[in-house]
Amino acid sequence: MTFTFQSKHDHSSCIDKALTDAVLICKERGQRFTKIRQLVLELVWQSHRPLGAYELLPAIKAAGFNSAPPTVYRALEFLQEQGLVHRISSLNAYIGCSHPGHQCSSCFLICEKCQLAVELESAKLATAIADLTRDMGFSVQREHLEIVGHCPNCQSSTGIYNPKESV
Amino acid sequence: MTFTFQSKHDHSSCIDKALTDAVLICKERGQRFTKIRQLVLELVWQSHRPLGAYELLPAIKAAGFNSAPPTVYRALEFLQEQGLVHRISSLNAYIGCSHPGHQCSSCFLICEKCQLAVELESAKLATAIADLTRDMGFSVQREHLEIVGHCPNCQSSTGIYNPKESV
DNA sequence: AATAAAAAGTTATAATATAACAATTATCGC
DNA sequence: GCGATAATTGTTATATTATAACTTTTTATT
Repeated sequence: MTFTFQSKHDHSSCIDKALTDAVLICKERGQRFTKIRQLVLELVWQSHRPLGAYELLPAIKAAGFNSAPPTVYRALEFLQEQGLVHRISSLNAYIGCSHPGHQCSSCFLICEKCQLAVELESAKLATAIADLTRDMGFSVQREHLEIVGHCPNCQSSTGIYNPKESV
Repeated sequence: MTFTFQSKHDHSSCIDKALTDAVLICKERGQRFTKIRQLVLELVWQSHRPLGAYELLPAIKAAGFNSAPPTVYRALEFLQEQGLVHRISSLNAYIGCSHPGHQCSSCFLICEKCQLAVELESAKLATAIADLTRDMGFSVQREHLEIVGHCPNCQSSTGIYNPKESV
């Protein structure tokens, strides 16, 4: 079961799937899934919270790599190019792609209390956007669809954010 | 006629409308539409291109105001709170709101060649998002819907961006 | 006019991201 | 395997975007 705020999901299977997909996608495309790229992908997948680039640096250092900013930005750039990671621009943060290889528009629901985010694909949303852009004669290159609010778990809670609780 | 990439629109009427709306909205809400806030609103409305905060500073200085960053960020913050300006987070840039006072979700089409952006309201899009979020039990606070691509004018052009040509 | 509140001025710095060049490592044709 | 080439990573420096914190000025209220 993929993460949907509600479910007590098996997070290790999220990570496993992400890594397996990444290996496959890179192989297919003749791209190198180097140690540091794998590490950064694992790090963004450590939770369903979008993480800032600088948040990843300590773990990169701990793993014995150079931890100057270009290290993480290069890995993130690569992972974004391969569609394995998304940048959440309203947060300046990065999150693993839940549907790597898919074409459909995807949209993020971001909880401003617990900070967790879910990536959704919606045919209806895709149609709405296709209609809108066709009407305007606009050709789409990429989309940033970010919806901020309160997830089901946080609608009655205090709103005090505690990262320790975030999965 | 509002700006839709296509039209040779009357831009001075865009600015006039934005200022008139702003005065009205601030008055209704008991908010002060100070000189510097008005200036910043005029500056973001000088074009349909989202502008960076630091791009506005020279004109603020020229107008005789302090031009340290907090000046422009405070004005932008105020204007965003009043729904008069939007932040385009994928560009770290700001643009005047085309539909101040409206509630409907709005979505930006951003041309990566000419840099111009159009704000659209779409009932269909709003419905798609409402459905999606209802299904997830997610309560929406705000949306960042940004679609990047090529506007009708730029689909056959070189893609060399010349700000002088942008209205 | 006295007071309080809001806004703007000012200085400093935080947070995010990239440029540029050097060193290293992997890949490919031989 | 070996050398040439390309790709990746290391390293240093800096650019860009945004905010914190405190002071001064202006506005609103009594």
